[in-house]
Amino acid sequence: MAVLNVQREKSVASPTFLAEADIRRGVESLYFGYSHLTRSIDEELATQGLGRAHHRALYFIARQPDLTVSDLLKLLAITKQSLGRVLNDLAERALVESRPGPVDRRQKLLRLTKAGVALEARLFSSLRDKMAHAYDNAGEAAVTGFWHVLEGLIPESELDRVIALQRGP
Amino acid sequence: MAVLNVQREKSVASPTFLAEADIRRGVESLYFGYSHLTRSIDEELATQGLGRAHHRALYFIARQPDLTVSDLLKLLAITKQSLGRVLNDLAERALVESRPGPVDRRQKLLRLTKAGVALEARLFSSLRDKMAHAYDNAGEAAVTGFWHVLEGLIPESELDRVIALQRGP
DNA sequence: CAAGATACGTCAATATGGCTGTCCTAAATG
DNA sequence: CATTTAGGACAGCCATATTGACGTATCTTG
Repeated sequence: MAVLNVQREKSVASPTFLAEADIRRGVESLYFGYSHLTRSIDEELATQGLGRAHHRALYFIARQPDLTVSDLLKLLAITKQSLGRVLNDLAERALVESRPGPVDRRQKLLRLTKAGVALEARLFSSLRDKMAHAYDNAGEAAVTGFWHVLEGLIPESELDRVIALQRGP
Repeated sequence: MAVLNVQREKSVASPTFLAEADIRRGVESLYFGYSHLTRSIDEELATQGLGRAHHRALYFIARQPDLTVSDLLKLLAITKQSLGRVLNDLAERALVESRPGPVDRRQKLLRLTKAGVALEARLFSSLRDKMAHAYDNAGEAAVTGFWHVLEGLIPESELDRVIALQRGP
């Protein structure tokens, strides 16, 4: 990143390695980075009459087809009432469908419909463009560092769930 | 991070370096990392009858004393009506005070009161603990990578504002 | 089998934090 | 003087979350 000068780079080499400035830089880059990434899909979502809450559900269902409602609740960490509304919206628009669990019929296994897959792909491509640009700019080594720091912010208990997502469905 | 196995580490060494899995890992770690960091102060905020919006204002006023309302608006990227409510709440609780700009008397220069400084410090210490843990876990090199990727998510136009914060007030 | 736990759904009420649109004053600037 | 700028205020709306209570179908277990 051309914009970062040597002095900024060096701050991490200070004796403590945990100077307040370093912490604040992390808090702020995390806040602004997260904000800009999420805002980048608001327009496309609005054209569908959907909000960010819908995207989060769509995203995780895309990521792990046949996800159950309770697993989705754990990922999103919201109440089932809040999720219920979101899932109803998505079902009404025929973006998500569900079927009873084959082994436990109380469960609802969630999947995207064809239209849901298409929408999620469109939204993901915006995220990908932004993220790919940031990855490119920073380089491979930076990317692994980025992952590791963020994963260190996630409590042990939840980290397993997050890693499970990445091992595939 | 002991929990990351070699296979996960290696994914970045794939030919394209921008495989979908790498992008999704970034999106997800960013989402979960951000969520957990911000949730970590909700309880303390609730004891003061404040929400996250109040904290964001408090944070940036702490970071750059004598910030003007319009500069704060640019950082937060919300409408002045929304910010107005938040600033009124903070003023009522005597956490923030303002004085007219010495050169342009239309401006309001915002500062934390003593109580505001104390509260922000308490909130910041929670953020610091979490962030310091993540930094420690990941190591120095990871931390600079973390910063660089996130800064690559911020549009050029805003990046200057963010860097200005870190150069000190 | 009966009892209890679990998965999911729903109703009602409430809070937070955004938004738009409109109108206002005071002060700076041309 | 006219315009622009910094800030504020009002009304109303929307999205997303919350809690608590309650209902039903299904699975599990003593």
